Amino acid sequence: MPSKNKGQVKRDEGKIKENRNFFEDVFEVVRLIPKGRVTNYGSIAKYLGTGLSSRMVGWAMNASHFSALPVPAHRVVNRAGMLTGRHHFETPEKMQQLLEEEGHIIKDNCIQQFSKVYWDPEKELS
DNA sequence: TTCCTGACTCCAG
DNA sequence: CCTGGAGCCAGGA
Repeated sequence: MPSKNKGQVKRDEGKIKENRNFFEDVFEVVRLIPKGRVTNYGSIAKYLGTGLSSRMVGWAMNASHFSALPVPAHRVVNRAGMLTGRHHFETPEKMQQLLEEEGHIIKDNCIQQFSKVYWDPEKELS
């Protein structure tokens, strides 16, 4: 198909194959996050390849509910340590509750001392 | 098929 | 310092 489909073809080839691996890889990395530690979307995306956006990591988290194995999605927050995804849990308080049970201090939806509990996959899984 | 939205992040003003 | 816009990829209407 001529010019019109060009962009789309390129997009399809670029993803689908990697897409499945991408989701599974995200789940796997998230499961490797130690209890009491947290990381952010961007780091995971970067660890898996900068070609993918951090938005996709969030999208993968949304799909994590369909995963057979448990995925500690509450250990993934945005770069500022803010619990931006709490509304996607069973209850908005669930994410904060889980984190507090692991020893974190949450204030105004932000993890205090975020830099101290931050877990960098690129660094830890090197 | 096109348009819109989203659990993000970076950069400019 | 804070705010807004653009880039990003995938999925749903």
